[in-house]
Amino acid sequence: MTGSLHPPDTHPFVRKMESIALFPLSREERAALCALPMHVARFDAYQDIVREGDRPSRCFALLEGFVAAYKTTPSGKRQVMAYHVVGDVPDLQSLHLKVLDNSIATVSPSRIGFVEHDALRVLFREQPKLLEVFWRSTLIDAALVREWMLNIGRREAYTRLAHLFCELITRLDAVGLAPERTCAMPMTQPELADALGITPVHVNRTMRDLKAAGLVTVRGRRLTVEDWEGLKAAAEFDPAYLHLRSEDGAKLPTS
Amino acid sequence: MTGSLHPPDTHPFVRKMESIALFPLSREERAALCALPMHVARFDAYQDIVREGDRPSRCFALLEGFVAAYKTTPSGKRQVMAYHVVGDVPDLQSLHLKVLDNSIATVSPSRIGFVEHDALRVLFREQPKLLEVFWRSTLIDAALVREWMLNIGRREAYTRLAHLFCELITRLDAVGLAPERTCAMPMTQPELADALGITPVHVNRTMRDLKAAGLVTVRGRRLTVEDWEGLKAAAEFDPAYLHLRSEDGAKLPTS
DNA sequence: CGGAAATTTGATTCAGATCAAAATCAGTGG
DNA sequence: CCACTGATTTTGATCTGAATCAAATTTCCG
Repeated sequence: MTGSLHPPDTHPFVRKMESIALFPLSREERAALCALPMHVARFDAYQDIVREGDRPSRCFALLEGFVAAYKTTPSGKRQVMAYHVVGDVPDLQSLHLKVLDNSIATVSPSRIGFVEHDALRVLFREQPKLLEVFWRSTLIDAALVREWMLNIGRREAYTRLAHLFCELITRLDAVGLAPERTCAMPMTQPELADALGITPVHVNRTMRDLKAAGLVTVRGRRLTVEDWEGLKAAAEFDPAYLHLRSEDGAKLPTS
Repeated sequence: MTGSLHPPDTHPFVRKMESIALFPLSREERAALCALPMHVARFDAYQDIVREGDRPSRCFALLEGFVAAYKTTPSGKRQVMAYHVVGDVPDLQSLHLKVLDNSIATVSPSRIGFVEHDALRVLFREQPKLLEVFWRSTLIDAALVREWMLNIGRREAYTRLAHLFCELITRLDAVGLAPERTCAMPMTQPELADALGITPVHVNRTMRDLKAAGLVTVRGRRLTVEDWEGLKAAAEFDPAYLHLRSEDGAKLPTS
């Protein structure tokens, strides 16, 4: 609504899909993506965009900001399943699952573009190869959740937090938002606690340990990796599960 | 290879897809599913069918038995991401993700039907609506992992185990394998430990508590629910995340 | 400058881990 | 049918990573 129109190649949504596709998008495909009718809205931080139990008739793309997919226990405990970065379509699943099984909330002020399911169905009819890209996108999201589950189920807090930082940096780098291994990190410590399956107090202590080890620094909602190799080692981080194509493995070299 | 040919309506694979589809399958669609060229093989318990890092050119359907999708930490800790029941296609994701990000192993002796990716692509070209069913199937798998993650991240051992039992019974019931709320449960306690993110010793103690509470009994690889309402309550179990259609919510009534 | 939120630190407790050993069970072959 | 063997399951004793409770600090904004 406000702000500039994105030329096709910098439209965050298109950019993301290009980063996911296993083949280069044709001009027509890119144009079709850009032409998707999208209703743009802004959200403050900590607002639910969709809620568990909703039966949405549209999806949304994250154009700016951060959102978290989460579920809660009847007793009110909260578990973040995944963070989503610019370009993601966090509730794409709603296209084939009638009722949402998780909520999605903003973590920082965000710009959201809503797209009707019907518009996507038309898109897929017109550009069948894009369907594969979107399907692939949901599969990658699932892969992230699986790695996260290994993290929560089988690693101790220190490793978990390191792993989360590695993932954030790598994913943001893939869309150009983590130059020099530094990135926005709007999550508060209680937020991180919900993502890691631990308590806020323990997040604080774990963070202190990561800083003390010289791996990262955090100042003013911004994360900076001071020792990438050390952080990766502490995190047991192997980016294969992110299913990024080619270069990103190389872009963050091993030595 | 041995055994009877399944008539279309009892072929476990077709049955599963019918249980997932949001619309009744046409005769042609069912026939096309049955006609999928499938290479059938048998596996003993505790065999890897596919391994993390593989680049498969085929998927497999579970025709008989149980399999577990899992990942491991470099230090050898193992986390089961999901159990799969008869009719599932546990590595359907490999259709669009080149390299597998988890391994899948048998939990009990199993019969497996391998299907070439190309055969699926042909199927989808011929029967486009089946593509949606398969996509939906991968989305449901993802939903199960999310619920499992809430389980592991935010519930204590007792609740976790109860939840796992509820899920097993409900899913097996959906394919006719849990009459009277009793079902095969071939997982050993160390296996369950890997699924719940706890230790085998603690599984044993937690199981003892569930039995002592009169909720379940286990004898000879078979789980029997003695108090379904009690178990559901202990588990905070709400089957919505399974995305079963209609009746199954009703089939296991609340009172 | 003031007030609310977020971070940090300390003291104590607990769910679950770890270590170790017994008891039970399931096959297997004689 | 039983004795033997290895795999499970069960029980006990002890330890620890993370939770809980509580109280400062610091940071962020209007």
